[in-house]
Amino acid sequence: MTQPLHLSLAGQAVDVLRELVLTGELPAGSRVNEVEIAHRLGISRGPLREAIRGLAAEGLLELVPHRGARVPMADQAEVKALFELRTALECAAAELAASRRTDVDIARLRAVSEESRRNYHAGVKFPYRLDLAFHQALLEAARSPRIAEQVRLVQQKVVLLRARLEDDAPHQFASMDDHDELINAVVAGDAQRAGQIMRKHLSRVCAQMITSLAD
Amino acid sequence: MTQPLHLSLAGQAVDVLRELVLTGELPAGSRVNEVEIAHRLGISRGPLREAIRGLAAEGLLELVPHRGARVPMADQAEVKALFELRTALECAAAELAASRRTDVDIARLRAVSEESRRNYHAGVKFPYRLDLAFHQALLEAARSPRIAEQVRLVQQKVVLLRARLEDDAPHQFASMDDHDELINAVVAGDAQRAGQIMRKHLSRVCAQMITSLAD
DNA sequence: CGTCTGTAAACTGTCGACAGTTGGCAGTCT
DNA sequence: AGACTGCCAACTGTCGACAGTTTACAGACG
Repeated sequence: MTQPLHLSLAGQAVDVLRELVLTGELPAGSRVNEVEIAHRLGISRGPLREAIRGLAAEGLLELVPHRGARVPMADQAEVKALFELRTALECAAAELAASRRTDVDIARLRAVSEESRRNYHAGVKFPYRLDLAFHQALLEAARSPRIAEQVRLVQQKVVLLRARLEDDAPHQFASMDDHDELINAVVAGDAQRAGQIMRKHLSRVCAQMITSLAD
Repeated sequence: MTQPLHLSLAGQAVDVLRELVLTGELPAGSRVNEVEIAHRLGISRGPLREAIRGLAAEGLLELVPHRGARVPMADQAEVKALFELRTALECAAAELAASRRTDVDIARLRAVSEESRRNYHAGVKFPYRLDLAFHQALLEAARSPRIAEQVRLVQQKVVLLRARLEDDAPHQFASMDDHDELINAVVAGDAQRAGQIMRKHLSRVCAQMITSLAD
C-alpha cells in the first residue's frame, strides 16, 4: 500500500504510536505527553506532533485545545454507532465479494476457515488474528479499495475497545459458523444472502461487545 | 462534533487548506509548497505541516516522501471505487433514516425538496448546495454519527473531482425525482425501498460524473 | 543534436528554544 | 475548616534555523 517503509520520522512515529494505542500501552482516556513519547521514540516533538495529527484524523486520538491528545474512551452509544458504520461497510463488501469473487478468493477464504477449525478442535482459542484474516480475505474478494480502507480504520477502533471476546467459546463457535455460511453465499454468488449473513454476524459481535463492556 | 472553534493555528490551517483544495485554488496534481502556503497564511511551517498531515489522513492530500504533499488526481477507477464507498454508506443511511425518521426529519426533507422545485421552476439551476442539503437532512434522520462523518469525508472527495453537473438539466430533474421518491420511502418507513432508490440515485450520479470526466 | 553529468537552487525533514496556557499547590483570609 | 487567591511547575503551541534530498539547469561529451 504505502512505500517500502516510511523513511520519515513522522511516518515511523505514526506506526509506533498506533501500536502503542492499539496494544493499550497508552490506556483509553490517558493523555499523550509529547515530550515523554518523543523522548521514548528518540525523536523531537515536531514529527511526533505531525503523527498525532494524523492519528487524530483517523479517530485513534482526540485533540483537546491546550491539553494535547487523548486516547478516546468509548461508551455504549459509541460502540453502537461504530458498528452501524462497520455493518454498512462490511455488508456492502460481502455483497460485492459475492458478485466478484474468483477462485483464488474462494481458496483464500476456505484456507482461513479451515485454519480456524483446526485451531479450535486442537483446543486453541479462536484468535482474533484469524477473525481479522477472514474479514481481510473477504475484502480482497470485494475488490473495492476505498471500502477496504475504511473497514481497516473501523476495525482499528474496534480493537481500541479492547473488549476481548476470545475467551467466549459459544461466541467463537457462532462466529466460525457465520464465516462458513458467508463463504457458501459468496461461492454461490448470492450477494443478497451474503449481506444478510454479514449483518447477522456483526449484530452478534456487537451485542457480545456491549455486554462484555458492561463490567 | 469538533470544538467550538479551532484556536490553534494548525486547526485554522486545516480549514483554510481544505478550502483551498476544495475550491480548486490548489488544482489537482499540484504540489503544496510549504513555505509559500505558510507565508500566505501568515504562519510558520510547523502548524502547516500538522495541518497537511491531518488532511492527508482525510484523503484530501497525498504525501510523497521528500516531495511533500500533492492534491490527488482521480481517474475513472478511483471515481468508481469512491462511489462504491459512498453507495455503501448512503444506502445504509437511507435505510436507517426510514426506520428512525421523526416528523421533524420529514419536514426538513420536504423543505429542501420544495426549495429545489421552486428554484428549478423559477429557472434557477439545481445548485449543488441543495443536493448537499438533502443528503445532509437524510443523514440527520438516520441518526448515525459515525456514518454521517464518513459520508461527509466522501462528499468532500467528490467535490474534489469538481465534475460540475449543475448545467445538465435532465440530470437535475432526475435527481429531484430521486429525492422525492426517497422521501416517500422514508415517510412510509420502507427501509429496503429507500436503500434501493438511493442505490439507483447514486449509480446515476456516478455514471454522469464519469462521462463528464471524459473530457 | 541529443544525452549525460555535475553543480546550485529550492524544498522538505528535523531540531532546539521561546512564549502562552493550564492545572495544581501553598498560603491567606473569612 | 473551607474557600479564595496568587504563584509555580508542566505542558502545549509556535517559530526560526540547519541538514539532507530532490529538481532544474548549464555545460561537456559522444
